[in-house]
Amino acid sequence: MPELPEVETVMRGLAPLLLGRRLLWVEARRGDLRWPLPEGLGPRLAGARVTALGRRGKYGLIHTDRREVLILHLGMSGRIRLDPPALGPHDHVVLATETGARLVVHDPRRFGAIDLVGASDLDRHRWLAHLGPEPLDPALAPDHLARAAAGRRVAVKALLMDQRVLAGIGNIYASEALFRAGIAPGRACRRISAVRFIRLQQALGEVLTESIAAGGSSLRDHAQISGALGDYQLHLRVYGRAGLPCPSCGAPVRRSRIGGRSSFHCPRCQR
DNA sequence: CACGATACCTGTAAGC
DNA sequence: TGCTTACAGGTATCGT
Repeated sequence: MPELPEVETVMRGLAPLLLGRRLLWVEARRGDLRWPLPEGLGPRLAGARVTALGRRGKYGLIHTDRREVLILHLGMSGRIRLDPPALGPHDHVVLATETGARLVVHDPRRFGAIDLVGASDLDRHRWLAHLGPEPLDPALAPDHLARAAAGRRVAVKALLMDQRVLAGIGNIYASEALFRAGIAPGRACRRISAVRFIRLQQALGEVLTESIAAGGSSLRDHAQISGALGDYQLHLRVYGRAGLPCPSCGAPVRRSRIGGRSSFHCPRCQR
């Protein structure tokens, strides 16, 4: 499920359930996701009050009054289930709140990860320390991408998905932003002008903002805590639409493989 | 250093 | 119907 807009949607959905509330107990039902769960997760969180919720790139952040932060990454298949009627084999962590809600971290592929760290160490955490800036930060320089791309030989789509360049862009929104900017995903960065990169960065901001407003994209999973589906997938113009007509010119959308990931683009509109 | 390939894990859908 | 294969929203790590 989760790129930046989906993680943002999840954290917003968690706010009314968690913000200002105490956690009664937390249970890890297995010792690891992608990596081992932190030592003493349950005891360290039991009784703690949630003071803030946030997001950095694709990582969700839950701050507590014990000056610790739960870092949550949903990987490819992770999601949060609210009050499921029963727990299954892929329900790995359960958080129970003082109001009786049970939040379940569900992740069949277990590419996700969880850690719990001191708040003062957050920026130095190995998952966060090397992340690039937030694409929706109003203070982001309009030519950030253009500068990061200068002289690079990588395909522009691979650059967009490099979390050290910008945090939170994944396979869907990289394809969508490139379509809007009219840039072919396989084009080498150094063969794209600064002006076009500025346009790409703008397109990226638009796509992300629109998706968040729609509750994210629900491809295989629910994006929202409430169980409601985000419906930005209905607005996707090229992602997952191989062979279907380009919404702009009607030419069939082409699927290719860049950096090992499926890419979608219109060969006529994107150069 | 920059980049591509591979590995991790399970479920689902397509192909034969 | 059943078996096999390819692929899925991510990221760390290992080659070249």
